[in-house]
Amino acid sequence: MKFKTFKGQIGFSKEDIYRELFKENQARIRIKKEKTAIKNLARIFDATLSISNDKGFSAMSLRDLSSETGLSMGALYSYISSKDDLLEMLFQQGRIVVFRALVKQISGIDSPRDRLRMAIQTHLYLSEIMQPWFYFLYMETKNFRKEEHKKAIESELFTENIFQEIIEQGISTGQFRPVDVALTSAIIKAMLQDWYLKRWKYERRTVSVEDYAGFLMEVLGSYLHLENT
Amino acid sequence: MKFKTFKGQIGFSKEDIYRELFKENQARIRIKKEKTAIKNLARIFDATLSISNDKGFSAMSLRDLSSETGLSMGALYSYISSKDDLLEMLFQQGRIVVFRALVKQISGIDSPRDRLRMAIQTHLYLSEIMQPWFYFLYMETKNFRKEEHKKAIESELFTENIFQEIIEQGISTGQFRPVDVALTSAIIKAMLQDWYLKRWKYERRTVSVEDYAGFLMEVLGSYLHLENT
DNA sequence: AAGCATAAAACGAACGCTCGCTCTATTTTA
DNA sequence: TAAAATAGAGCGAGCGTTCGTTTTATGCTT
Repeated sequence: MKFKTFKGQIGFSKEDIYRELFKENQARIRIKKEKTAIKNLARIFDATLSISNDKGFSAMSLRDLSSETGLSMGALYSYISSKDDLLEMLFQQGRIVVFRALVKQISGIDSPRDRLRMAIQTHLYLSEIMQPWFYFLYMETKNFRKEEHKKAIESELFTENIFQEIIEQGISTGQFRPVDVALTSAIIKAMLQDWYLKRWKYERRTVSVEDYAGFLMEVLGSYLHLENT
Repeated sequence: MKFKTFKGQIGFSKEDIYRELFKENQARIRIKKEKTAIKNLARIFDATLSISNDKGFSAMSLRDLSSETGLSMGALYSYISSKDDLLEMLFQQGRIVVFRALVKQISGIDSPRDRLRMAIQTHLYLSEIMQPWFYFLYMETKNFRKEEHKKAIESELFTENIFQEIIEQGISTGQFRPVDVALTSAIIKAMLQDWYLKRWKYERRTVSVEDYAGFLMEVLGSYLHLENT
């Protein structure tokens, strides 16, 4: 699958994300009109991601956020009820979006090799489109309330599980060598994460997301495949 | 090489690190007696790593640090001249230690395959011993002064370069397939970093650092090696 | 060995400032 | 013209940092 194709069939826009966020959290958002809410929520969340990914969420002050969004402190607090609340909404919405997109794409494919490719492409392409979200979720998890760490761990293990199942399937059908499933999934996850954590490096070297996906499949193919099939 | 062997020949202790740090920064440290300085610098830096790796350097207050170390605010400021200064010393010393250990180990080996194994083991073993330092350097780089980002990038590319050279050598002698050198080094780096970034995961699964090193060599071996040699 | 003088180290209250957050007045929208 | 949205001064808490003081260690004299 090409990146362009993926982009076309992703099925949600930035506006959709913020519309959903607005409707889900109408209790704590004091703004009534959807159109106004979406417009400014987008400004607030985009600015939060931008500032936080530059210097960290806890180093971002709400005055930073106010000047970046062009909203006053008072206005800001009509959209969020606290700074912690902003963090919570980011995590919640981020995880929902990622989860939904991942599950949707890899269902309905049979061949382990094709499923593996599709899972890798989906992860990479989604992280390409939503790089600030992915980066934020990765780097700021520790700032979140300790009780919520479980969710972060679950989420890490969930995506790893997708790969575990695919590899197990491949091994049981004889298409893959009998490798260490847990370790293999772990390094796949690590390589996928490198794409959004070290964007600057790949950008500088003009490696496209398709190049990177192809390269990962090469590496994994040579490791997983039986010598002569 | 076994992890135990590496540990034995590493050639410096925790005390050595703090002694060097003391001597290098005697200008900004107001403490005179080496013994006292080393003892408390160790307390301060260990506590900083511990608190920061839990909730982030910028979320750590000096009062946190004071109560964790058992030193008063005033005493703290006899050892550091500012919070930024503490960050700077951590980065400086961290990079020196890592750099020195890496360069030392991989010199004097000829075979590309052995050099690759040695480089991987050295990285992993060192990050196993100094996990809090590695984790800190990775996660807190963005909090550092922007001018210092160059150093962080250099340091990332430096370790990648070690692998690039090894792989290029292997290709030119015909022992490795002609793969994409830059991308291959990049994913090696990513897999090495996963070891100290996701310690909890590997601990939980009781994967030892030797297991992990062996696994990486397996994966890379199958990718780099000519089909029939 | 004890007493004493001085240097070294530790203490912690206090300072100025910025933080997250609130509240009332004002402007914009429909 | 009433409701919705924004503005921004102001609040107390907590931040990094300083500094006058107290405690501890060291070396010298008797």
